[in-house]
Amino acid sequence: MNKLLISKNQVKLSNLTKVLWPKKGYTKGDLINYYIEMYPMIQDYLIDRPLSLKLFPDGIKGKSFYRKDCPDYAPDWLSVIPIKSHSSGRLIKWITVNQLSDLVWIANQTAIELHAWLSTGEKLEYPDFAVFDLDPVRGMEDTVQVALIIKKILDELELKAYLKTSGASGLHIFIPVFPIYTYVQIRDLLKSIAEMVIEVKPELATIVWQKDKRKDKVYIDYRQNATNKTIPAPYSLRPTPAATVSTPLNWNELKQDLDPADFNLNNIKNRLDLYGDLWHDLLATRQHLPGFLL
DNA sequence: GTCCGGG
DNA sequence: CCCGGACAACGCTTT
DNA sequence: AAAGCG
Ligand SMILES: [Mn+2]
Ligand SMILES: [Mn+2]
Repeated sequence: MNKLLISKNQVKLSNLTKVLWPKKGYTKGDLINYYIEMYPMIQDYLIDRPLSLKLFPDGIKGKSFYRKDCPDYAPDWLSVIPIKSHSSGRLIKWITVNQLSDLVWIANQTAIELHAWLSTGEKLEYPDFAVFDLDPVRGMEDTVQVALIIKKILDELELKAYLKTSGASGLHIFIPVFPIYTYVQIRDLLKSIAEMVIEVKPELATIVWQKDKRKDKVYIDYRQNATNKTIPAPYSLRPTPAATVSTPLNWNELKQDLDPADFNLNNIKNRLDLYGDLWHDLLATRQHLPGFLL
């Protein structure tokens, strides 16, 4: 049993050689190392945000499960955000990451996927970014096209937007905002923008709720902008054979042949060396939403 | 990964 | 003792 | 009530 002391907090690390990504041979130790190295880049999207973790104790092929409520056996220093559910009244001690030791502890729990709220504990009702979650059915080409149309509309609205791969099959667009708008306001605005896209390309994109009525169109998921919902954090690993990473992209990287598998645990460091952290300034780029659309 | 309850 | 089950069978929006 | 989502 290895132990790690991180600013007074002792984290016990176990089974570091256990293989979690069989095809690539990446181990639990690689997982923990990855998040330690990525902490400077990922911290903005974890600190003081309620998190939902997807754990894979037996690797990406084994049984997995989600965890958001902090278990009793967690160390007493683990950071949590207690939130009472609006509908049921149940109190959930949401796990969060306010310090490196928190991240190392959840990594040792085999948290491959880190899903975070759009708002922080400080202002739970007011997100500091809005999110377009583009869910493809057919493939990446259509999704890229939809993303470019959204980008054009956002440019016209003079809203700066940030792009990343989801790490699975889709794309995420984050629009940083001043934390003064409610989830309802943000959701309504993004719905309007989605409707503009569909007006231009009705054969390409959809926002219909019923899955079987979406055909093979790209689902522009704006409904993700809601309390209690989460989105994979930038730089979150994914349980894919290639150990993909949800990776920030430059808008000029949006090409028809974009392949999410090209952005993974193996080459993300190299990419950071080349391009730096493309999302470094995201949270500092607070924006007001266009009043005429609210 | 860890706890718990039942064999 | 070991094994199987639970941990987001949650909470939220929309129809 | 139930679908759909992370
Ligand atoms: Mn998605
Ligand atoms: Mn979605």
